[in-house]
Amino acid sequence: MDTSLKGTLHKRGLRMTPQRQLVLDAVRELGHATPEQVCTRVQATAPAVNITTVYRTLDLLEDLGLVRHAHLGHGAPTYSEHRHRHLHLVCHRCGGVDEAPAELLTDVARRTLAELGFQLDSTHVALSGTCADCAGEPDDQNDTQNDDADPAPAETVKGDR
Amino acid sequence: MDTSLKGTLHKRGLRMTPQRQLVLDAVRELGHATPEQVCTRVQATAPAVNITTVYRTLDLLEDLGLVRHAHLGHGAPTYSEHRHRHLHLVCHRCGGVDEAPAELLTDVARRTLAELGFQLDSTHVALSGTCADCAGEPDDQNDTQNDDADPAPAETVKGDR
DNA sequence: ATCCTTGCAAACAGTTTGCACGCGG
DNA sequence: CCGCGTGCAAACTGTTTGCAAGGAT
Repeated sequence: MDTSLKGTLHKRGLRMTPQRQLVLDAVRELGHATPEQVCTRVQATAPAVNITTVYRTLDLLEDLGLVRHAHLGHGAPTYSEHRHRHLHLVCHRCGGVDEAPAELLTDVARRTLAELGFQLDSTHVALSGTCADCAGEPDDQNDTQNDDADPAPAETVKGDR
Repeated sequence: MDTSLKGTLHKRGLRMTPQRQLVLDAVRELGHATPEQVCTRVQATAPAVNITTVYRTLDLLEDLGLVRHAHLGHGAPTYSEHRHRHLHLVCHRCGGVDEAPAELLTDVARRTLAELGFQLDSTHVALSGTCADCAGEPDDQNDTQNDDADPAPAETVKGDR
């Protein structure tokens, strides 16, 4: 069968366009990226592409099962390839993002299912807390502290390696 | 020592105002409430109170340790009394909110701490998944489905009892 | 009489919607 | 040549900031 983007689209009576390919490529290249970041990336090649199109295309690609999004904090969600399934741990002090295997929550998922019938999706929303670096530091009163996770752009990722 | 709101404020050189008492009362009465909901509630008594003041006051009360906020989905955070510490389980289909004891994540917290030095705050962000009711239903294509948690106002809470 | 607090307007981030044009099939 | 897909402008939700008037101590 056809696994190309074009083929996947055609099966649904949808059309192949340069924008769609560019958005998919951008998500793949960027790893975790907000719609805004994807847009910027796409615009490096095709400056005319509008952020609206990026939003619509990301939705579509998610529908097609090619990408997925996760919420890392209060800000914009981040999109990544569908296969990228980790647990995200966001530090509410520095905004840094750690990754951990999704299996960490397997037991919890089993329990919520058994006790409440709740089917946990462990990768969709990041867990919040304080990272190792920040836990050591004094109780910053006036520093560049960040109550909620405000993931500084992309690079702040710590785990992943 | 003085445990009244007034006393707590004075210790910090802050002033007691009707707005602050009203916001605190509203949070206590409403249980989980978004700033918008708190504002509406406060305005039932004092129509002139501005949403800006509600935001500022909620921040302040959180600082004082009187209330806390949690993120139940992509929308507005919900504020509750400080003592309210549950795990929140949000259904991304219907937006319903379940509550579970925070202890569910104790083991996970132990592991993230040991393995990554990450100090988990289990109650700050809701876990995402599919609730018992929605798991049973067919794969709604066009129904009132709700990809992300979009907690319908307050009452949709299921657990808690 | 200080100076903390407030209300209001404006700006801001993130996202969605309506609409007309134009290209893909 | 039909109608999906796009760009653009506008609206919208949630939140923050600047500023001047007003009230608490």
